[in-house]
Amino acid sequence: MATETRPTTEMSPVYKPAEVEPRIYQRWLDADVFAPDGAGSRADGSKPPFTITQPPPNVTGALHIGHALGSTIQDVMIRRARMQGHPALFVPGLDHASIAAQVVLDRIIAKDGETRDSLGRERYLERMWLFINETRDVILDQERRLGLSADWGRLRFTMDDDSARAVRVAFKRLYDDGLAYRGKQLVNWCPGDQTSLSDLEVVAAPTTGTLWYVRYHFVGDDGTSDPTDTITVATTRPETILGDTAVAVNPDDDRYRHAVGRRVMIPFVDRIVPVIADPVVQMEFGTGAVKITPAHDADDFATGQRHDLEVIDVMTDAGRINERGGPYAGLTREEARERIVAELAARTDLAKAVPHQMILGRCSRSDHVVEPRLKTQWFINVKPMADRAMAAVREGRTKFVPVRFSKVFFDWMENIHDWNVSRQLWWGHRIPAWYCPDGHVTVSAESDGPSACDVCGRPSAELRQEDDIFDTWFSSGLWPFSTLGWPDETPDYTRFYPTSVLETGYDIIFFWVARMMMLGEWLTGGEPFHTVYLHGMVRDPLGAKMGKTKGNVVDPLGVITETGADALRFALIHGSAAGADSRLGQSRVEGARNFANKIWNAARFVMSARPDDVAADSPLGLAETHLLGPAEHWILDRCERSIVAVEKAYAAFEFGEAARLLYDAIWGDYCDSYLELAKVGLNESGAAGDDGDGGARKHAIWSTLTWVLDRYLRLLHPIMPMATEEIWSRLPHLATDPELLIVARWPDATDSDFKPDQHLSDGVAQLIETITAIRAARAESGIEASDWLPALIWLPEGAGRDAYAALEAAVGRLARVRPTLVNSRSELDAEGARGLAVITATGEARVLRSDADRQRERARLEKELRAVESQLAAAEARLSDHSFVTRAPENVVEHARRRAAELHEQADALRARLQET
RNA sequence: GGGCGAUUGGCUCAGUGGUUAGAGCACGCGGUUCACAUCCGCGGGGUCACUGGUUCGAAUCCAGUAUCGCCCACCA
Repeated sequence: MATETRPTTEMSPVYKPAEVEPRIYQRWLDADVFAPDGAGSRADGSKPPFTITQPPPNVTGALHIGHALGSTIQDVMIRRARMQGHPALFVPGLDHASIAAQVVLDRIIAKDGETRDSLGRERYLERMWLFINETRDVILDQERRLGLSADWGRLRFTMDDDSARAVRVAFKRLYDDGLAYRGKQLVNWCPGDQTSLSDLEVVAAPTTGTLWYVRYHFVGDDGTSDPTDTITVATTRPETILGDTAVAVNPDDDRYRHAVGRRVMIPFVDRIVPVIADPVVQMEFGTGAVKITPAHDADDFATGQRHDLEVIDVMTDAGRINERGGPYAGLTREEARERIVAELAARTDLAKAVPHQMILGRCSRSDHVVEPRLKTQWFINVKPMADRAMAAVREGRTKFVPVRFSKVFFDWMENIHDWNVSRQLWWGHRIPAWYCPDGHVTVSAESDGPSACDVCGRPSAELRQEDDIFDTWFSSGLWPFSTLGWPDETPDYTRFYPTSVLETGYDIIFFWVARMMMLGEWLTGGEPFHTVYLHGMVRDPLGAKMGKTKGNVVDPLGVITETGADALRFALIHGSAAGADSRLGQSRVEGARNFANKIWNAARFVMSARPDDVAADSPLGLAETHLLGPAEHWILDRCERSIVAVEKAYAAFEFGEAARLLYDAIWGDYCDSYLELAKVGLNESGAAGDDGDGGARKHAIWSTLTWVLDRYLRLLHPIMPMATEEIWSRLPHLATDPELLIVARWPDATDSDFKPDQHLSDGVAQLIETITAIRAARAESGIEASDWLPALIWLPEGAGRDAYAALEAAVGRLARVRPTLVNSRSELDAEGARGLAVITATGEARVLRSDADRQRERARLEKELRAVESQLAAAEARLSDHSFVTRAPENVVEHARRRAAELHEQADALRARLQET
């Protein structure tokens, strides 16, 4: 109920977001409106829940511009749903960001001369918890400053106890289902971060390397070799020679038929290995002979398995040559390569070296060259899960916005490889697998681990838990349901899962979206969300990616402080479309700030224009229809159309379009046109000569001003929540309205019984056209703005003429003339022969000016005539085209006819006038 | 190598078959109009990348080309 007293503080001429925004946000918190079941909630149970899944930001992070865009879009959706009466749930959260957080902490402890190893696992993790307890509120406060209406009472963290349990239960399920397995496989190893990586964390870097041609010497049965009897292999990685266990050629390669089955000597390590035949070898590449290093190359590993070759790992975790590398042990990969190439050259075993274009895998985080290494780790066979996730999209249970990303999704899903989830890091969920001295594996979902070995029954005391932790995306992948209580069937889980919309950036489709879909389908039996809305990247004004190193980042907090969160939100939304990158610069933000200020001032005027006999706390409501004039019909008509168009845009996830529609409607229709018309109406009503009902008319105009502004504020609230809330709090409300706009009803064309009269509305549009034409004629004729001239106006029978009487004063004021309506065209020239001619498609006028410059007037009219004639010619050409008239739809032809007739008349009028001038 | 996207006024972008292609910024002219100079009024500026096709009609649909950008990819 609107029982609260409206703010009586004066409205300053400039909108001050810094004063308004924190206060408004606090009001929302106090009113408990963010929770779907909070005290201030307006959901009445008649509508289904609406849930947003947001990507939880890094616990050590700060708000960056991409995050601001995503969060704003999420908030726009949740606010609209809330106003529509859905129980709207927006679970805020934080991600522990395993490796990213460790990198940050490592840097910090380095200042104290400490390292991960110097502290040890236990003390390191203690430091981490201390650290994130300091940082965790930073990002949350920043989200609040942005205005996010998230349910803070449901805040979740991927390292909290409930998430930890979800991780254990999920992994145990996957293990029991045979999808999670421990195996010795080649993994992507980052020697810098000293952990394995998933395929996604390896970025392909095109590089110009070298292809070295190396001679291997054949070895006879007696172990001797002939220096001239060699086979030349081509390699880009000479240092892996130390781990070679074969040389391979294609079985169809006649050049090497004799070589297959013979043996060669691997230099430096003096290992004798066979020459084998395998179809993997391409005859055209290099020499057609390739060295095989199963421990350091994926292809070679597969080849090795086929031929039962020995696997010799010659490297350490830090990327140095290990003791298997003979004389090179202890050197880095790079040093070893250099020395080996030099030594081969010295031995004349280096046949040649040519530059070679190749793709190098680099660690996405540290940029180190990734080393394929053989490790025993945990993997997840994701294929069966991928099949279900794909089914969800095929069946329409999950839709991508924009839809083209479903193709990207399918392409990846169809070619998916097993997911290596082991990380040799400390900050994260430790894999809940225990090993007994006999090598048995026990996976347990219990918080304190298994009581005994599943296989041999050894007691827990003898079991040792896996040291590795999970890939951080494993816990993130459970987010939509782990945050709602899964694996328990909690009330939240039952009520809000599956969630409605996942909103995130297209850059994490594979990392996160796909994994949530796979894990969600497999573990919960249903899709985790019905819609995936993907936003693009926010770039700088030149289109470059924003990056700290480039120094071109727009700091969202700086913008919030300077121009307000609403301005930032509007700027971000206004310039964005689903899946498309956008550019953000100063001018866009300023435009949004100006828009907020514009609305503020419009409201300021409306409040100051309240008629004296209207009580300050009177309720919102349109006056009776008979009291509404043409201008009221026009703006109410425009407003109704805006409501429909804006709602359509929101519903189609076209938030940028919604923002544009509102900008144009509020600035153009409401401020530029209606407010100006209303001013005149408010001034003249009640003045001498009106019909005696001036007070009621004034009241009617003011009711329309407040009514329409109220509609627009509701529609704009999701995008600019704080300014709209503040302004709305000062306006009259409906008796049924709550105290806060955030929970007020979403507008709907059925909110009032009023139906605008289209005829009157059209009439006003024509008068606005006439006003604009007079203004243009004045400006082009160089008439002083302060020069109020008499004007004759002629309008044909119809809408414009019918609306005229009520708006004569407004036409006069806006066109800066003293108008007189005449009854026929001939009167125009009889009285106004020397005036400026104003000729529109729907009317004509003369601005009377005795000293009009004839030359200038002729030039102006000629220019106009040329424009009209060229349009007329085009219109007539179309109409004389038989196939157009017979084949185009009726209404299009009819429209063209009417248009041609109008143009014809306008051209005639212009010609007639030119004759006279 | 495969895929996707973009190409519209000086800049940033709307506009997905039907009047005269729009807006903001920038630009020019005018303005102490009692909400707002974070403003108001008026104006200049575009062969909608190119070629061909479909259609009565194409910025819009189709094919191809060019340029730019992004994503994916185990070949030494």
